Amino acid sequence: MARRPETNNRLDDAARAGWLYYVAGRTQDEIASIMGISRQSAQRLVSLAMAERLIKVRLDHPIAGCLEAAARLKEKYELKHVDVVPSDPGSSSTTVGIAEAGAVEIERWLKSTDPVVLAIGTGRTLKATIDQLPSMECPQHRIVSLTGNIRLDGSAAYYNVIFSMADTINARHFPMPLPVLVSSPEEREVLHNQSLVKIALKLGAEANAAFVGVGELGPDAPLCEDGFLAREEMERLMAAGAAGEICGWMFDHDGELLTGSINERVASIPLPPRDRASVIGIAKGKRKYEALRAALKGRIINGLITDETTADFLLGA
Amino acid sequence: MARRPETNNRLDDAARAGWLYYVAGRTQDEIASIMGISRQSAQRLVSLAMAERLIKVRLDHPIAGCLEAAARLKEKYELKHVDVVPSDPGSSSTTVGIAEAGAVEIERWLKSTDPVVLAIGTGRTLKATIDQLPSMECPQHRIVSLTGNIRLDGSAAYYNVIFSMADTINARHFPMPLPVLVSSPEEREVLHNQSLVKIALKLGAEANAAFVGVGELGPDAPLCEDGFLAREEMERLMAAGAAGEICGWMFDHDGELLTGSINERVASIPLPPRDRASVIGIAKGKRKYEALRAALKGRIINGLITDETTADFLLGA
DNA sequence: TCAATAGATGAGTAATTGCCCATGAGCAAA
DNA sequence: TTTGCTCATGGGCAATTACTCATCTATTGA
Repeated sequence: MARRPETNNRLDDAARAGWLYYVAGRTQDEIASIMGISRQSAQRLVSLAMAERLIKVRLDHPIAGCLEAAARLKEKYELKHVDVVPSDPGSSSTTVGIAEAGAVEIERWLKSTDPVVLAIGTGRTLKATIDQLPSMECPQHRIVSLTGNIRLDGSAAYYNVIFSMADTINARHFPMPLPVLVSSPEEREVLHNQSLVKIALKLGAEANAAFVGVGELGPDAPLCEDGFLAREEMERLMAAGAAGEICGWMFDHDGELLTGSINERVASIPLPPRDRASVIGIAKGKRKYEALRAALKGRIINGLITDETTADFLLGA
Repeated sequence: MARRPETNNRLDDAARAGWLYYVAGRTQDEIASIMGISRQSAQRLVSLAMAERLIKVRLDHPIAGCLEAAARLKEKYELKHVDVVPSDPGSSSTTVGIAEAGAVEIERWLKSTDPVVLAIGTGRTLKATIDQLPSMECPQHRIVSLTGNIRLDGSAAYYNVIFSMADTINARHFPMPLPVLVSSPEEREVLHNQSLVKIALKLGAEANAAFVGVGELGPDAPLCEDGFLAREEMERLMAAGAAGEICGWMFDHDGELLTGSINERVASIPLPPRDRASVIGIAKGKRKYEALRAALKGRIINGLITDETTADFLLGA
């Protein structure tokens, strides 16, 4: 075409090739013959057009914002897995959307033909999430509950997450026949030495992925509502800088586990090692903003399923 | 999510896959494992995203040849706005390229925070153009159809341009509930006195910009194909020197509106005054060469979006 | 003039993508 | 329940694209 070997000529050609490729939908072979160059050169021009951002691509769909937020969260907090679902500004539900998305992610793990170990937390969000699971046959997998399902008075309580899940997917399941909190580190030591508990502990350490809710703290926190923690103890914790809890493990605003006595009385299974396993937090909503931010900051979780509004907060924070 | 086999769920997935492919640059294999589907399904979703126009691609680089042609056209025909896109020599499409460019220009107007009135013609090219518009919220703007969307038998017909556009950009819209051609000047007089029509007429006169296709004449012209004009009438027109039409207004090879009876039966809204408003023609291709040249010569349009080949013809002419 | 250097080129090859087809699930009508 | 239909699925394979590498070319500075 133009025989002017100017520097921007190459960019012009790149633009032309990029246009033919992305807008007109020609193959690089066709572009090569149209522009009188080799196929390889056409390929280079097309990729140059991309590299130089001459070609702008955008997604015209409501979930575009979610995907972008997810990508930015992933980078900012170095996460293994992020899912951001659209927010429903009118709804006050703390589970709509993320429960479905969480179920999709759990299902993805369950579809594996290789045996996997999934660790499951508890709470309203997790309950709603596993309610979204389809019936499956997963005899090759094992699921283990990270937290106890026993009240202080000995009755089974809390959300019956692990059993519901086992029913639905028909997998071997390992509950934790302990309370969330016990009275002393020594008691925990004793309880954790029970053989059944030791199996669960071992499984927890081996888990390929864990799905956990994120608990906010405060006088209205679920932990108090459900009678696991006295309100005055909660107040002491908050005065000590507690920002949230995951499976009972309390952490401060930097996501560091609190060193006071409380965490030494948590009987839950430790979260699987973050360098090897995915520990995915499922949570959304204003009340959980601070807890989520702290958990992400301290790398307590390395995966996140949340909604767009919460994602915006976490990105701004 | 996965539990509800809704129709738009598939589009959501397509959007997600398309985003991962075109924006995030993942391979379809990666998308497949991210979304927990097979590679083939990922591929289908990606191409669905394209087919459903969820993915908008645009070229953001002034190609020297096109730029130069645009500048010369602007000078030669004293135009307010000219856009020349690269030609695809092999393609027989009459819309590829100019539709995207037209959408960019329309979007530019729509981005204004001050309220604007846009007048819109009809036809295949316009339809393709507004299909390229992204979703927007433009409650401050108004769009008015320059031509009727009613067939002689009373059914709504032709390309449903104004309504599609209103859907996409969410602006107040004013259709023209009339045929393109009516039986007599008197009937037009009566119809134009209907209050709804008068509102549209007033808006048309106030429009800040109009986007119109350029119709060629001949036995295969769209006007005949779509049943608005009998073939024998078309032949009479051509014998009388007609060279093209815009929104139904017939003009000769010098771009002068024909004075015979035909234009007195056109029920379309008159084009906005060229001294104040932009009237931008969107057209390309050999079949439109003559009509375009005439329209430019007679200053029926004062803006042009076309391709390089057509631009070359118009410059040589 | 010549060596050094940067960048472009085409061949060859690996990776990725597009498409056809057989299959089976889901569903409505018979 | 059976039949017929639609549509999503994944395997397989051909087409297309991306990348590597050795070579070539133009430019620059000594």
